Amino acid sequence: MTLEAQSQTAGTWPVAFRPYQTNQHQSALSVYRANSEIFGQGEPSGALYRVEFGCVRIGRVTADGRRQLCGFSFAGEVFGWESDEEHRFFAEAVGETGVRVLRPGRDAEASQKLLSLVLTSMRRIQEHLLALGGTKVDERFADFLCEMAERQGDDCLVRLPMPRSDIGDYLGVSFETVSRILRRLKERGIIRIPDTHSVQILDYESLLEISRRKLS
Amino acid sequence: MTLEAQSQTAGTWPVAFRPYQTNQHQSALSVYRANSEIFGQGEPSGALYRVEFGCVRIGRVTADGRRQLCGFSFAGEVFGWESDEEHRFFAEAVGETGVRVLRPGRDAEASQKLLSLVLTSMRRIQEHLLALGGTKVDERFADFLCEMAERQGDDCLVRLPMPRSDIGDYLGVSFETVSRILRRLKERGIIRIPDTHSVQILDYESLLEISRRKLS
DNA sequence: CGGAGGTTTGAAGACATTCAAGCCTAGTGG
DNA sequence: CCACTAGGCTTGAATGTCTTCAAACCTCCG
Repeated sequence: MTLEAQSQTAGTWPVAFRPYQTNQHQSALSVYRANSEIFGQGEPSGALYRVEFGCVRIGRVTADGRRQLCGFSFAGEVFGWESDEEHRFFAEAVGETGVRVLRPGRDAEASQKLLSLVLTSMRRIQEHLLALGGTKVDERFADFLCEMAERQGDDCLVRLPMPRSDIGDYLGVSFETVSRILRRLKERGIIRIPDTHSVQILDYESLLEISRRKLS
Repeated sequence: MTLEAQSQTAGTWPVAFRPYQTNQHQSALSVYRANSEIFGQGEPSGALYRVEFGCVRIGRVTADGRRQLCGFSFAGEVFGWESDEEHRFFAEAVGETGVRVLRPGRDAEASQKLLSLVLTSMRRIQEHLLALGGTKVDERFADFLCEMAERQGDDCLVRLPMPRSDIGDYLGVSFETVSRILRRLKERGIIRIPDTHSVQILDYESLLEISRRKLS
């Protein structure tokens, strides 16, 4: 599928996967095929990236070979922050994904914008951390699903473009357990699973209840 | 104990708990007694805080009353970031703790500094997230201990001013389990426990090995 | 049609939580 | 100065949950 073809079919995509409209200082669009690396652990950092369409997973591989994902980025979102000279995480395309390199200015206004972007990013990580702190795995998954619903702007149908193993590595849970959680939620009548990569939320309230998203 | 007395005894404190030397734009020093609230969930945000001495725990209480700590701040460290108008987390003094309010400027230089501070903070949260993603609780604790050793600048003796329940809530683990982990590590000859709030690291390498801190 | 990769499901075992009891220590009041 | 108390810490036993290993399924693609 060429880049042109992508653009033409854009209108039929769910919100979160639609090519992102930009207005200025465009650098070239890079299209990565499924499961290809955007940057790797240990590579020099510096640039920021914005997802134009598709989905990116960000994570780390530990010394013993296990993987921990610390986030997904969808169309319109920015990733690649590092406080270090080297990337401490890898970034890979989940499915076919378009990415643009950003070159932020160094003036006060640009710094402000950057700061705001980082804070948003940090907020997401903090919420993820909260979820991982929960003892029950259903909590973690419920939280994940709510987050995805929010980000995709649709309380009913959520698209999960990533494989179960990605969700597992994101939630710190085996992929078999992800599968079992889905079954449990389905049997409780909280979700429906039209196909492997879609979840229909039937009872958003219960989902919120299961997650730890509510404050005291 | 008055503020003056604090300063006089400063020299005998471990590095991380020593009053922090500052140079400019001092606002008044607030001293909080043990377990008192610095700010609460839902309160209006805006200010930044720097710890002068002592230790602050930052976390959230969920709707069902459970608690998740997402970080500790020690002398010299800054906390209170929010992407929102309201504090989404609470901050409490662990022991007696001195805190100063910061009023960052809005110029480019200040923004740069701020950005760098936020990135440091984010990095810490990311590492914490990595730790929570691990399945084994010994991993989580080993990671915590390594982090504390790094931040206190001492590979041998680590001070843990917070109670076991704080460590548990930080690691997403029951406080009884924290106690058991400590025993296991002691029995394996990796640590010694001179007193309840100190841990002596006998085998830092093993600790690193147990944690997920090493990259692939 | 056949194969490969991802997904679901089952059974056994490992691990953490929970509940309950005892311990230790610092702080209090006699 | 010492006994006493309260809170935090440790330890044990039972229960429940998640992981691991294994096998079967399903679906997309060659």
